[in-house]
Amino acid sequence: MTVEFGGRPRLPAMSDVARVAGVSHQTVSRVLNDHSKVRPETRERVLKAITELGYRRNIAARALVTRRSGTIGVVTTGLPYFGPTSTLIAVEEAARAAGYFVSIATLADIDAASVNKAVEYFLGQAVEGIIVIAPHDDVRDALVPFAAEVPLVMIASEPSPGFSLHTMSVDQELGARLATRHLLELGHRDVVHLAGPLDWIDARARIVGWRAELAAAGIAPGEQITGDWSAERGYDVGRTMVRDGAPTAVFAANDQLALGLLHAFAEGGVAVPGDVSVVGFDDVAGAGHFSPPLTTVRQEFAGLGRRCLALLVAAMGGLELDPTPIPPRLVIRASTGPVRA
Amino acid sequence: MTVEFGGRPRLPAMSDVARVAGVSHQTVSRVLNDHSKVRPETRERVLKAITELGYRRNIAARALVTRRSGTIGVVTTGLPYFGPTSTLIAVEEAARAAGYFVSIATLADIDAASVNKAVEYFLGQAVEGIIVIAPHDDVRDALVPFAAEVPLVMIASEPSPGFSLHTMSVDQELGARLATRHLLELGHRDVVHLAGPLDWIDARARIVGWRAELAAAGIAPGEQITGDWSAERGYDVGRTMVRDGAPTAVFAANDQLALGLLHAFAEGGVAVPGDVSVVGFDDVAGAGHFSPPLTTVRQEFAGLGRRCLALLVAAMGGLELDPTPIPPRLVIRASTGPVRA
DNA sequence: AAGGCCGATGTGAGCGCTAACATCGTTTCT
DNA sequence: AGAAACGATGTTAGCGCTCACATCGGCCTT
Repeated sequence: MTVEFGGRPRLPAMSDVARVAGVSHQTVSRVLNDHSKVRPETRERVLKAITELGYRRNIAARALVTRRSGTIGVVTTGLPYFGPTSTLIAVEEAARAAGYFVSIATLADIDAASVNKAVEYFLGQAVEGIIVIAPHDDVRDALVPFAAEVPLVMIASEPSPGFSLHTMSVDQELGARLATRHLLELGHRDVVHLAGPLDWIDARARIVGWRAELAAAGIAPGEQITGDWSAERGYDVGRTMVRDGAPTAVFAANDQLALGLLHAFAEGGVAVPGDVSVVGFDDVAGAGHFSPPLTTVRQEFAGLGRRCLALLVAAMGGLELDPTPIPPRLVIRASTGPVRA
Repeated sequence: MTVEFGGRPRLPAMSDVARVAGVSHQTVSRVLNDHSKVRPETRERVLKAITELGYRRNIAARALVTRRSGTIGVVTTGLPYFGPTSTLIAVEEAARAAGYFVSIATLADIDAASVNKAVEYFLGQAVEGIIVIAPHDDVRDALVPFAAEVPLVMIASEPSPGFSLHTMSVDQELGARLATRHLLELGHRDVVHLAGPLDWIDARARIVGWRAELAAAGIAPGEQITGDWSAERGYDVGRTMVRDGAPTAVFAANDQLALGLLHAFAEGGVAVPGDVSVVGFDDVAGAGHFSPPLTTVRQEFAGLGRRCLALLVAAMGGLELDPTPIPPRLVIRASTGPVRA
């Protein structure tokens, strides 16, 4: 509904509601903001007028005077990967539940320039806080200078002590330990790790967990192969293994890599889990229907999103919250089995 | 940098810049808005003052007076699926390039109540337009009443004539025809379609395409099985086929369904593509490493995102743009082969 | 009964910006 | 030479809201 004033149509404002309800604009504001000192009867009248006019508060005016935009920014990689996407959705839900608008920006490239651009973009939008879903070294480094200017929470499994850059994540190291332990418990002594790119924080955390678990079992770490996060890379590595002789167990840093491995093994006549056991990480949609169904580590992204937001809101209020990571869970399926006698 | 004024620190405002540059605040505004009638030398001085003070324009004040928020809202399903996610990213990129902020809202459920909530949320945020990535009947129906209130573009392969609800999509029907044609060209006469849920617009469009292509070849449509979009469902259907006898070709409505099918066939000793050919839809990450690598239909989401945004911006300007859908592309891999002699 | 308090409401100012109009010196045209 | 036009800049008002404070009855207190 629009109001005519001097012939120019405009949306109804608080003063229009006030006039209709027979109160002052301030009383309307009080009703809208739940200030309790309003007589129920008056509140009724105001509410009725609001409905009648189809009034909606102008958030720009509100933001102008309160100096709060009510918006938080979320930076993600510009890639449709399962983990970041799931986290984004979870953060959005949590933020909306907490009364914040969520603005997003994707990183064209994983580099400092893109990060700077994204953060500047958000600062131009006057966001009250920023969550970054891109656990990469260059991203973290580019973020640090901004941490003084705006509350910042990054998804990362390494705390950044000394900086006011807060971090939160699923416990990647624990996930890697669970995966490795599972293989060790099956009798494997030769656990190779197909790692993600070393400049990704999570990739390193998974390496650390893998090493730690092997060390705890008194086993020297086996071979560690690195690459990108893609199925293609997994396939290439798998082909090499088929040619040069495969280990009895491979822990892949994500499900895509594991999928590529599975493909190469199937093609090369290497039985999984008969000849080699494979564990992934993420539990992407469909992992239970890979060939064979993939044993993998499931991350609870919904919880991660909520924790992230709680951390950010705390930081925005000048508080410090416990950044204890969230434990992941091993999902055992058919790609792992006892080591061959 | 903050400015002291009466002891209260605040961010620098346009007037602060004006003072430092020795001009009026209006001249600062002109520089910021690229009004050409500013002497280069004056512009320089203003720019220098802006840098010096670390000034950033207050967008709330700007939005208040211009009555434009500069924000568009994007509604997506709350699921980390490949298609919607890829589209979201593409839309975000296009929107940012066009100077719009992107706010997101996910649908808790695919129903009218959730859609209403999401749209109301955006209206409360005063978005200038909304893009909806959830091609479902209930979503469309719930959207229609809002189309009069705010420019709205929905990803959907069915135009909504008579409504001011604009639609744009990848040509689902064509994709289905390409998939079906490919199977026919391989000699298959028994092309079963494992469809998505019928209340999803894309699912129906794929059925239409499949039927049309069969009809064009003078073949009566084979069996059509429906379900959800999941690999689990594909697996169940596959098991039934293994038990009751499989067709020579199955066109699955998405890659997840196809993956489940592949799993059931492998388990049941049905050779792909020896006994049965399988085609998917989407070309999700890793589809090239399924077992066997999946022949599927690739959608160009980046283009879709750009077209969507162009359509929305046009609609915001009261224009009408050509909603011609974007052609998809068949990616032939190893899950399809000639019909057995 | 007078003062004080409190609940309920109103008044006025101002957030930082842009749009519209005003000003003023300099050119250009007749 | 005078008028008109224009380019460059300044001045003023007001977008719609919240905050701080003012007001004004009733009711409790002593």
